Amino acid sequence: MSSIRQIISIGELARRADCKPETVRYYERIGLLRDALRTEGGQRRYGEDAVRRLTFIRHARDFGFSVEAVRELLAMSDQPDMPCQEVDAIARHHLEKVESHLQRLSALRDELQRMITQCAGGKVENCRIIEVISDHQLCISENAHGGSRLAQGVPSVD
Amino acid sequence: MSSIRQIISIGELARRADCKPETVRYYERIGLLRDALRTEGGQRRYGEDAVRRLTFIRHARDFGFSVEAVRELLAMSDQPDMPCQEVDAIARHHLEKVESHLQRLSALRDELQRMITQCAGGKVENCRIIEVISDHQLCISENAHGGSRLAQGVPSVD
DNA sequence: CTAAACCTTGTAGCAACTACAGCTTCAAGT
DNA sequence: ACTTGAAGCTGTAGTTGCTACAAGGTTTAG
Repeated sequence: MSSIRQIISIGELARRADCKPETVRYYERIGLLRDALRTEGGQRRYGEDAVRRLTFIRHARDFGFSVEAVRELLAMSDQPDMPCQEVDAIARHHLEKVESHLQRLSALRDELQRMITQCAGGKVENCRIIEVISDHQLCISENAHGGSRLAQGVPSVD
Repeated sequence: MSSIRQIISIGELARRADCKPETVRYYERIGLLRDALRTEGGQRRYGEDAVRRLTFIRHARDFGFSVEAVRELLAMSDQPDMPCQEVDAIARHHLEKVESHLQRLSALRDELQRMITQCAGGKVENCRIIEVISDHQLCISENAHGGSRLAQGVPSVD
């Protein structure tokens, strides 16, 4: 817990947390990671604590937490004495979003599957996919989970 | 099908396709919508064809298709004689992405639910949420669906 | 005819990175 | 000890898909 040796380069750190050095520098710049110790030549050196912190950040980001949410989570975990109500609140809020995304995504999956089975190698003229997108019924299920503007909030899956 | 009267203003068009005038102008600029006819004073005027096209674009975007994918779909639907193999391919490719996102998101939902039930108002020190994020097992399921770099591709749910 | 509501262009901003360019430093081999 | 090549440095600009101004011009309803 206390024997932190700063021996890891930024590239090694990035590799261990499955991201890129640029991302590490970016996180430092925006204050998610503390300023690293430097070698005489000015290169960053990290310890295991940084690996843990960065891994936490990457996991939280992968989970879909925004950078600001991650910042809050980190601030909280930096003060282990505070009650975790807030952490709970963030998680609950997040769960709601995740569940509505899940609904929309699974509706989309069903449509795509329907598209693919129905588009049996004809011409575009008769292609159900274009049709399904044009007047898709998903709008109904979109409105079913709250009615407000969520059109922009869908995961991009290019 | 052929009686197109250019009577709709950009605001009206945007309202009908559930987006904003800025978005319409943006789509025009990047070439998803054709240049609109103008009034003497220089304002854009549209017909029902534009409503359909824009609605298609918005739906496709809501479905999670990238702008480039939408561009391809539009190009295809503009040539109804071509075989729809390509449309099919795009949809299949898309389906894969959607399914992996679904897996990740539902794993996340389970974790969040677990977090919330286990974080029963204690202190951050004992908070399972931080812990779960720190060394979550989702990494395993991440690797299960292909093993390649998908970490960046997760929906943001802030 | 006037005033509100709408439209115009152009530019800048947002998140969350990512990618350069042009240079310096480090580590490993000889 | 010296060289070489990979990796690191800073700073800036690009990415995607919009969104938000500012500073004016046009339309339309009363």
